[in-house]
Amino acid sequence: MTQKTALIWFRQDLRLKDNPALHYATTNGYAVIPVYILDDESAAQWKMGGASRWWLHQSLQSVNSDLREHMIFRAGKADDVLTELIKDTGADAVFWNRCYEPWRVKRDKDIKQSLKDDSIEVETFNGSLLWEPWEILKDDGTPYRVFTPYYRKGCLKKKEPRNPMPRPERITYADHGTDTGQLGDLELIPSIKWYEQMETFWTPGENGAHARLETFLEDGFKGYKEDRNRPDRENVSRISPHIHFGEISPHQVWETIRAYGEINSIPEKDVDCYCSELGWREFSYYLLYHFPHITWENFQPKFNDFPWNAQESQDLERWQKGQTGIPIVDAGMRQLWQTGWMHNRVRMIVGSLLVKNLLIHWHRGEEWFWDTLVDADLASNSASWQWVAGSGADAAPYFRIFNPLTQGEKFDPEGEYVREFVPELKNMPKQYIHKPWEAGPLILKEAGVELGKDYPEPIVDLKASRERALKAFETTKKAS
DNA sequence: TGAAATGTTGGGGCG
DNA sequence: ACGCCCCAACATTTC
Repeated sequence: MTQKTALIWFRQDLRLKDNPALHYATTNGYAVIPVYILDDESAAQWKMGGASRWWLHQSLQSVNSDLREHMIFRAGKADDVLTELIKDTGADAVFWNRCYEPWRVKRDKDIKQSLKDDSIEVETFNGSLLWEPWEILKDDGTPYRVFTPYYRKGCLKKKEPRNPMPRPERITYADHGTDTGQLGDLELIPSIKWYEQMETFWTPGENGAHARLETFLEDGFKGYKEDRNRPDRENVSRISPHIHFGEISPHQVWETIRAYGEINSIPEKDVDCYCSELGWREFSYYLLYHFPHITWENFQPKFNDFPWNAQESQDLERWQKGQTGIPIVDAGMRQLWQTGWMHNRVRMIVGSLLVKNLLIHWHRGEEWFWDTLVDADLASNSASWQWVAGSGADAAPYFRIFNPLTQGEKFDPEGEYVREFVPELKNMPKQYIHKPWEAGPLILKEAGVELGKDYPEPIVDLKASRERALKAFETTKKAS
């Protein structure tokens, strides 16, 4: 009797541990054919951005090495590629872990149906969410729209997340005689080597993911609830790109966090706070599943007539390049450009400036983050930009406008974060590091800064632009 | 997962 | 000892 073979379609689950599709195949006696398909065509508008592609390349390299170089690499429409691979390899089954982007939900549903029509066995699994979106509903049967009741009443009261699954003890690879293709054929790495600095910050791949989490547990977990807001400290886990590509699952993170907290007597508030951040990720996916239009349409239609600024000035470009003249904002935007990542507190600050002080549409921020973040994630990115803009579910009220000075002085009190990413200000005394335009000529001279030459004048008057934003946001009140 | 304006309280200086 | 003022610190309200 010949052994049955299964294509394991890898997507955002680039790991061997706690991989439900792979686990199912190996524990049920299938010989395995791992495959990755780069399907830019189906992704359309949400084709992966540049920073994500760099990460993906590294991550695929890592998982392929763990799979003893058995991964098949293909580019093209997933349904065409799978059909061809089934023909070429003679596979009996296709297994994968589910994704939740609207374009994937639709595509995968069609693929599943057509495979079944062709008498191919298909199984799909949950490898990336602690709670399936369709399992969590209010008593009246409709989806939650506010985070706290969603998380507390909907998720936590429902059930504890499942335990992670072990790495397969043994993987039998099918002898299929089909060309595997090359990772390099996917052309994920750009010709201009802008990513060289990112290589020093990150270790993509399953091992790198676990190492990163371990570092956080030891150095940053205690005191997380307070210091998670401090971009000048190492109190956040930076696990987001690893989770996005599925190098580690939220189930593994959840379990590891709680077990470590228990054993090492980490204060409960720190443990619960970290878990609730995983909860925010779940909430974003939940919203994306139930309201797939949130990627582009205002979740709250009363924002549809909002008077956004037309794109005639250089404001957007100055924001993107970290040349707004507001130090905490420029530090964040440059951290993003250099490392593919930005501290969460600073994401809120730069977002608020773009959308409220500059009155630029949240789409522009969403697009820029999509291209530059290594953790770019359709669910989190869409939900978070709408949250900042005020148009989202459980969003910041329209009048909640961050003052980047106050935020900078509160969360980067010594100015160390600014000094790291805005080196032209590194000699400014800390009293003026967040507001160089208030420093006298002597102080500026001593710090070696000429405003407008070494470092820009502020892009907007914060007080006046705040007033302007409040007036603009009045229109949404009338529209409701 | 705000900021600014406004209101309240209470200690200390001082006549 | 007392009233008065100032003002920091905190609380509440408003946007």
